[in-house]
Amino acid sequence: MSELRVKRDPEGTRRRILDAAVEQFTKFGLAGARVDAIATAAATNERMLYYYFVSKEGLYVAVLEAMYARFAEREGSLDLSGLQPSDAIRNLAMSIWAYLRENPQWLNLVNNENLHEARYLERSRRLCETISPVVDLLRSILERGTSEGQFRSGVDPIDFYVTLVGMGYYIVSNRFTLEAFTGRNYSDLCNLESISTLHVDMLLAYLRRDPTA
Amino acid sequence: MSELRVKRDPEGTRRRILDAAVEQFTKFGLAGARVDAIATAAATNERMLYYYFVSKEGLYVAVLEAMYARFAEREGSLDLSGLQPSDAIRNLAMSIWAYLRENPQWLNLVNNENLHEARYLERSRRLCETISPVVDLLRSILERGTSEGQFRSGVDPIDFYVTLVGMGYYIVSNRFTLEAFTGRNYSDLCNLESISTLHVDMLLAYLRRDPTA
Amino acid sequence: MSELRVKRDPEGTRRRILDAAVEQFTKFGLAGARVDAIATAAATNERMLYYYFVSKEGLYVAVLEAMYARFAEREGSLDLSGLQPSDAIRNLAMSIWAYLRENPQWLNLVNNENLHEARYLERSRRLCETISPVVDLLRSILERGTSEGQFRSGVDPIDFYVTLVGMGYYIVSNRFTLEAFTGRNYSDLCNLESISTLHVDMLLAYLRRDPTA
Amino acid sequence: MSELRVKRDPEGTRRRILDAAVEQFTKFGLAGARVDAIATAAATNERMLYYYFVSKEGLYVAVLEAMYARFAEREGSLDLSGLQPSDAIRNLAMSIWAYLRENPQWLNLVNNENLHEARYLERSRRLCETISPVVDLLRSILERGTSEGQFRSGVDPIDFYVTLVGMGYYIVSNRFTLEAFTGRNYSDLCNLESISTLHVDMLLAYLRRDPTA
DNA sequence: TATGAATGAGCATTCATTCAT
DNA sequence: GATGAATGAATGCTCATTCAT
Repeated sequence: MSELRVKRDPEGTRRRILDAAVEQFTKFGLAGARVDAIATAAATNERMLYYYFVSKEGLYVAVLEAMYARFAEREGSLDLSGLQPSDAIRNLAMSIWAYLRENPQWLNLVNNENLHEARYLERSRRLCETISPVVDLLRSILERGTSEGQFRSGVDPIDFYVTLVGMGYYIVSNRFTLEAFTGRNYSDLCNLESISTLHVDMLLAYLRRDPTA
Repeated sequence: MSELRVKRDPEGTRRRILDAAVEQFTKFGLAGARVDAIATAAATNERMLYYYFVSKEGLYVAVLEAMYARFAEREGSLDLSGLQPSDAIRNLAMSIWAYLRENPQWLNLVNNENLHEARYLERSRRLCETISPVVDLLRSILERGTSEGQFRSGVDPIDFYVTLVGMGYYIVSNRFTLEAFTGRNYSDLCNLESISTLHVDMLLAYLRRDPTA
Repeated sequence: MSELRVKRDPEGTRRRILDAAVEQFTKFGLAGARVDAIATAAATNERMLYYYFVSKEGLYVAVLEAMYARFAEREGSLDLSGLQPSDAIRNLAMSIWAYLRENPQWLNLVNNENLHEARYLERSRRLCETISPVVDLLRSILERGTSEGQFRSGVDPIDFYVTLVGMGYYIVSNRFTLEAFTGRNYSDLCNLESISTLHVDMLLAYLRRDPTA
Repeated sequence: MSELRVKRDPEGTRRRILDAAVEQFTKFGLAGARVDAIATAAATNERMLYYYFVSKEGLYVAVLEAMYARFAEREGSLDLSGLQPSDAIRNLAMSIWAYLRENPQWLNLVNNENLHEARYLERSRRLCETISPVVDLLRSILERGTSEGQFRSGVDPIDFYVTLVGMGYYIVSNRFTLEAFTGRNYSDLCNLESISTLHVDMLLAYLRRDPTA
């Protein structure tokens, strides 16, 4: 009764399911994604999905974790030492914005999480350390800028970080409605460049303002 | 034998369905909302929903239109004449942000639209004039500021508007994930005030920068 | 409170509903026809349909009666006196077959009735006198043919009539499946002519056979 | 603890669904048949129907195929060699007519197909070879009859076949309306025998006519 | 006579999930 | 580890019909 060609590839099956799930959840959200579409796209059957991830929601949390892990990895690899503080700010901003632009599906997932009031995020406690290294990095840049007399003092690094990320987030996440209302496509490189310049100038104008006041 | 609830009330039925739909679509998105939950919440039956709005998608578009109409109405009623340009900017920003803060469900709807690549928004042509009056208002403030020597010249009003809205949008729309990652609750008044101050200062620092350069 | 232009046309409304119903019932059958499609096609509303015909089934019976009435009218107007018996047979057959060919929807209705085991037909007792005049006509032709020595004797007029009608009925009613299986389109004039010739020859060969046997 | 009904029985489940579908579709037509009635009659649930047949229409096509297959099988098993040409014709006719009489639901299905203008039949390419063997058989009988000097020459086998089938088809398919109008029940054996005799005599009278002309 | 509004039961179909092998 | 078969509760939507004016 032995089969000659039994395809047993547990790692591969698991990863194929996860990849397919990322695609479907980011495209259609938690409610819109279909279990059987994920299984088909992963070239396996629905049963395996339950075998590895227990439930649709379990798979969704796994997707969330995978996405945040990728994001953290990228942010963690930033090296801004040796740059002027203002250049460091510019580079940090440009790097984060580029990531957002290159991973728009990621933002769909985050929006979906906010729709659910971060219910699933809370289940996965190991995500929450993700952000701190970048904020720490930003804090040290701000401190360096202040001590070198270039930046104003008293800037809250978290608020500043949130503002910086939000600038990039908004124009990527809302690119479709923005185009519908403004007629301007913020995926176009030239529109992107000019608004990014505006954003960087704004961040630095704020930081630099102190000495002249 | 008098009935408390009027049996024949087309206007009322239509509005009750629309109100219930706003609630459900903003809570669960297009895919997540349930037709029968909407009908129950509207104290009518599913059939009437189709009678007035043809399909679930038709109802969704009607919700979209209603929400944008409310937003436009609010923005259109702003009177900033007689204010100093910088105060006008501050008031405009505060007013828009307050609206976003007070209508977080509205942002869920917009996010949902972006998930669908604004497919449904495009169906409703009458939405797209919504934005222009506010941009026109902003443009005139910027021009006044420039001609009075307070603001730098050459600021693109659309990019500036998008940036301004985005600042308020991001912290409302992403308040749950932000709390999960930064530990800071941007619905709290004191956190809100300090980041709003940061944002206004940033906008004005950018506009004012010219003369000192 | 008087309206200036109230369109009151009871006869017209009734007839428009009936016409629309003939179209829908013959096209889709009793189960397949839609009440609202009938109302729309009749340029009135569903309520009027119930006002005039009580129910969908009532309307169906009315359609049935109207169709049989038209059929009877046509058959009743045949004048075959003065023709040779064999020519009379030929003319009778050709005339009936032509009617079937020109009113294929009529056959759909009859098939539908047989699907329902003539349940609705039975409700309408006044239909059943329809057939007898034609059978009487046929009987007299057969008798004349026999007495003139051209036709065999002992031919049952009902069986003969059923056979004659069936020849035309089958190729019209089954024209679609016949084309699918035989590749031959019995709506084409030339195919129609040759099989009609076959049928007439067959009918007459049978009648004529006696004297030579 | 032993179960009487086997829980896992793909072949059986599929066949039970198909059998139930034959019953429902032949009774009520495509539009009139109910999916949940089919599932109940098959002692399974609606989901399995979609599992095996994709859609209601898919199941309808499967029923169509099954019915035509049975018909073809029966016709294919006829052995008329060794019979006189006229006896062969008689046997062929009687056999086909008997099949139609014994499977009146089959005719409902065919009528339904004609109502739909054979739309579903066309989807199933493998049905269309069904007819040819019988026509070939008939052609050889006709040729044998001609070469033996018993039958006239130049008889088109397809037209002859269509006529022969139509004779039996019409009185079975229209038995209810025929009874309503003629008062004669063509399911009764004695009525059936006399009209069948008429039909066979007619077919043979036509074929035999030549030598006397 | 005419019509827009309202209804509840039923429709085909799909869902996430579990069972048995 | 892997898979085809099975399930019941829902899902969006349509049906013929009736109410109120």
